[in-house]
Amino acid sequence: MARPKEFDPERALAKAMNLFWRLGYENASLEALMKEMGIARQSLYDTFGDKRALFLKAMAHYRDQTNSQMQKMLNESPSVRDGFTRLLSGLAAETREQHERGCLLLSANLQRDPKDVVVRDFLRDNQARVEAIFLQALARAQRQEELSPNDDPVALSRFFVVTIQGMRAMARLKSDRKALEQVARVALAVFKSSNSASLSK
Amino acid sequence: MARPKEFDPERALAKAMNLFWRLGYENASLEALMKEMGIARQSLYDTFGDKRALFLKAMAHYRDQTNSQMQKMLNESPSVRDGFTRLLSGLAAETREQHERGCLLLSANLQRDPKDVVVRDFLRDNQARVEAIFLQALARAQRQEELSPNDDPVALSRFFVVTIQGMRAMARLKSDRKALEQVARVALAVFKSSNSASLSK
DNA sequence: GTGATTCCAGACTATATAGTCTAGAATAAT
DNA sequence: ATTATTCTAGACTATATAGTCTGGAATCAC
Repeated sequence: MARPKEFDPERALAKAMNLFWRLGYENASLEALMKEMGIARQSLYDTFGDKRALFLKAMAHYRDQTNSQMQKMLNESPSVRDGFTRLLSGLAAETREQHERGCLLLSANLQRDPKDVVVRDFLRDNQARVEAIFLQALARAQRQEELSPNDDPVALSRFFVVTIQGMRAMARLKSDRKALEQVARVALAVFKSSNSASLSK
Repeated sequence: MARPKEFDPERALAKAMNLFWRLGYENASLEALMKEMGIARQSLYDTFGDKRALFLKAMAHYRDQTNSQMQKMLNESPSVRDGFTRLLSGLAAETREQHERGCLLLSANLQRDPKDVVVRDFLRDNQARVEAIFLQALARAQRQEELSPNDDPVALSRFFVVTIQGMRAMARLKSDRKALEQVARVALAVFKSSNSASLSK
């Protein structure tokens, strides 16, 4: 009956995601997207809708990819501390290109029009998801006595969200592994001093 | 001889800075800038050059303003820990509007075209300045025995730069004072446990 | 082959907006 | 009053780019 789709929408979306990741929403022109995705205008609009819809799909793709990766990394580590170490040191050890492109969702947060509640709500939801992933791991850490009962796992999960975003911002500006590793080491000290975030209330 | 300037360029620049701060570079149209600054197109171009030049001047203004404020805050506090507490808790306690606009320079970092080395270098220079301000305070903290000799003041200064940027990103997404305060408390724990960032080498 | 669909290439439209230019009024010194 | 300058208002230009539309070739089922 009809000619079947020739390109794989999944692969094309991944390509689009990569371009948005490197350039940001504004700087990724349709021209560039078409070229990167290897498809023509028509196919792009037919398959993904307009540029904004494509961007939202790319964000969702990015979220699923990175969150399941983080979750896996934390679950695989018997010691939760090691899991977070791998996370933060892994970030520090990335290439200059990786540091430069940063985090798609952090960029989206700071590039978005303040009035854009769709993107805002997407990102809020994602932050909640990431906090939940961290919280799960940190609760386990507490059970395993890697944290003291005085530590607040919710506070710590938020702390790590903040730390990672800050490190991403720093890495984007200057790919300095040593500096990033220093920051990671300070942050990871929450695991050792058994009374980190409690007393001062 | 001639008609003197009627508007105060300093005040106009401050107004422009505020608009860029709230909206970002792209979303601050010339139309909106003219209105906010209370001057006409011609005067704007005559006085500040093009939009980009105005933005760079606004960034410099912002930097000078915020950095001297931070320095003052840290110098005024006998206890360095209190200084950083005021800094971080002050950030957490800002209004929703303030949280939403975030930090002009963090936004500039994540909004900029990756190829834009002028903005990049400006921001790198600023980060070095902020680190220096923090370092000065942290070195004093070490002399005053608020930190252990094992702590690395350089690492800690970078840690605080990262923490503040991460908190700014988080606050922009959702103005949640409690969450921000939790993060601040965790971060400030570097001052108490006298062996924070050292052992793991 | 026919028909339905999807592909590509590229023309075309619409829109936003940065930047320039023009005209004329206001303000000061001489 | 004259002159030089700065102001406002707004027309105008140039440019980039998102999105639509057209034509024709390729690919499948029948």
